[in-house]
Amino acid sequence: MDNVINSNNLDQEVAVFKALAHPTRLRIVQELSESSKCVNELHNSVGNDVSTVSRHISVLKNAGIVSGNKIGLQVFYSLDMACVINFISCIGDKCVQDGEGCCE
Amino acid sequence: MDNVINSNNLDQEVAVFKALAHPTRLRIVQELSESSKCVNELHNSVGNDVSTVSRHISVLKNAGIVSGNKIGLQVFYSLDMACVINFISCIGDKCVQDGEGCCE
DNA sequence: TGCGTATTTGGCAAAATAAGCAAATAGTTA
DNA sequence: TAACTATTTGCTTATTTTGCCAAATACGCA
Repeated sequence: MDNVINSNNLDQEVAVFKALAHPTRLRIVQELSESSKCVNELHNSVGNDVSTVSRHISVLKNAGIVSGNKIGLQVFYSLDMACVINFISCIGDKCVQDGEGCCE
Repeated sequence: MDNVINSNNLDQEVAVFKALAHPTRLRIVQELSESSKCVNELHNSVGNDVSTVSRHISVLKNAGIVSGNKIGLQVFYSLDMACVINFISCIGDKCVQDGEGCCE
């Protein structure tokens, strides 16, 4: 391969960024960074219709960011890609130029 | 504030993720992580129409991810938010659950 | 001033996303 | 089995995003 960065992970990388590029989905990720939650709980905290929340979760799931664990009637979702949280705080910190800053 | 994560940086965070949620823009970021480049150079490597590339760059610029430096006729863009690169490699590494993995 | 090159912007058509309602599915309990 | 709760999926409409062409702008140079 020419370059580790230019590998064909592009599609997966884009899928991850697309999944996170929505306020509701970002809030869901933030909720899940605290603890696992079921769809209904997330629906209550983010405010949208349950079906809408369910769809948002499935976008996150397809991107490999969260995964679900069914217990009885409920599906408890948890954050698989924890580094998302590091990156989000990096955004607020205005990461420094040389890459040695807020992300590590 | 309730929570550092639930702060009203949401809009900025979403803007950053939206900006990165496109294959062409991601490639531009990867090119710029190697060195500053002008619009025409980026146009040659990513393949789209120059006007399209220019628009993609402006999305990245508005999100605070890159910035431009005009020298003569050319505008040389460079990566401001270097932590993006860390995060992208984290995606490929399948970041571990506890957040102590590939991102640091 | 006039020409050539680099970049940005206006406008439009096509494609992708998003939201909610209604209905379907899955599992629990009487 | 029937009623009930939690979640997902089908469908439609509205909004946003993309890509390109053409035109505008910006700058350098003869």
